[in-house]
Amino acid sequence: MDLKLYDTLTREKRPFTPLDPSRVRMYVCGPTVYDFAHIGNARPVIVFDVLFRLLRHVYGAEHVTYVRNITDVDDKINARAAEEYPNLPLNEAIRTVTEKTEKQFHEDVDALGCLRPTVEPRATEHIGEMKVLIERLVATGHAYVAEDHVLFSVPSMADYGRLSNRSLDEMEAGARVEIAPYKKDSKDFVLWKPSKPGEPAWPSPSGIAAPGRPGWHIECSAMSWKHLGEVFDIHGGGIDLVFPHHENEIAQSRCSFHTPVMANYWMHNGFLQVEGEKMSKSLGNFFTIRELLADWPGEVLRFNMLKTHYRQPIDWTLKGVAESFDTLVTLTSDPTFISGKETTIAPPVLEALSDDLNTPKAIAELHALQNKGDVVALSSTLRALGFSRRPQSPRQVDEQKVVALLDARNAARKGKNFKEADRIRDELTAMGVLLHDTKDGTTWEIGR
RNA sequence: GGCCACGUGGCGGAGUGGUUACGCAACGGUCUGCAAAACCGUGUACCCCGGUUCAAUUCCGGGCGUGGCCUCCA
Repeated sequence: MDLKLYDTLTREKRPFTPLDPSRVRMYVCGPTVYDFAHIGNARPVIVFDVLFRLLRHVYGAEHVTYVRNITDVDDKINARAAEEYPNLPLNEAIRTVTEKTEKQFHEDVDALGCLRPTVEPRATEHIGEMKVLIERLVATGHAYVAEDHVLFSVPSMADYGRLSNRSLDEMEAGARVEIAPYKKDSKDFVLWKPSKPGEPAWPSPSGIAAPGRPGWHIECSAMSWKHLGEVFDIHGGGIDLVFPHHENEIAQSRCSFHTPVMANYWMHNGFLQVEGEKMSKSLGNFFTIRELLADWPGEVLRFNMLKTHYRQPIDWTLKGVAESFDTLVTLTSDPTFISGKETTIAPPVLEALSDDLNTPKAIAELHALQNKGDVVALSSTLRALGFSRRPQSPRQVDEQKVVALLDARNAARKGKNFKEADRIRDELTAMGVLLHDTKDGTTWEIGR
């Protein structure tokens, strides 16, 4: 079985060969913890969870290290903390916000059937590593100090821009943002900046007296280095991170370690739209994972996400989610799914996933297993892919009332009063309850 | 303006230089008091215009459309 992955850097799909098969290493950019994660945030979490599971299957669970960071130092966090907890000292307010949000994030992605990564490092716990990298970059002329900032010198790196396919000239022409006066070059970016009073602050590197805090990109270079090494196998994230975030990570890491690459495979998931439009709060089509979980089981949201190949744009629609619900109910209808325990990926599904994570094809293969009647392989594969429960609507109904109505209906049926029986069924339907009359009696379930 | 994706049947979505993917929905049937579920059956689509070819949805060129990045947004 050959695993093939598409690499954004080389723009080709090619066989995956880990640097060290006994320790396959993957880094994925995680959340900035200041608010509930939205459904767009869920996409990379789910996509790379599938990849994590696939790698564990192929190389053995103990041979895969998956690092997903938690960004807990950021302007948006500061703003949120000051807004929500105006009476607390800022640093305390920040900690409250980040801890609360991290907990919410974990609850949400757990519900989506995602395994926890091997390591979830926090930015604030890696300030030391960041400073080491910054000092190195300054020492080798790849960075410089200016007005208490440390800036990365983009022209110092000859092949900057390869990931996003931009030449240095192009970026010069396209520069239309106001340029900070202390930058030597418009493309230079911040590695370290001074903190305003009250903001999180650490002793600065490179002889800067004023306390400061890290820029956005350096944390990922520091944390991937600490937990995975100077060069590792896979680096993932949303396609919007290609520029500038990943481009700058590459610059920082490669210039620190003098390596030809930072990661051997760069993987990026496509963007998500909602009902054909860009998701935005002003359009009213902005959904958090938490909101969707109130209406839908997590596994349905997960399935819906995987119906589309990860590099394709996905149009998230209510109709699509409803369809996913029905499809997943059918796939999980066999009793072996409920009772079984095995988790292994059936060969045809494995083959589909091995082709750059072709999840739509994999789902087609699940249907093929079902049509063949191979329910054991089907159930075991579903579990291996993170589908552990049969979907059930999270909506609640008054069970006593349902039973009472059910009894009334059956009494009516017995007396051949079918008009009344149908009326009661309509009433139950309106409550969201579906009936199944069988020769052994009537069963019911909550519809979607 | 620059760079980059994508455009397949009612919908979702694989794939392929020539042979019905698959799923959902729909329709017909069996079953049922009627339904639901289940089972059986029914659907030949690939944005437009050129080119290459015996043959293109699949390759090449152009156009149109949608979206993304170029603004610390997954």
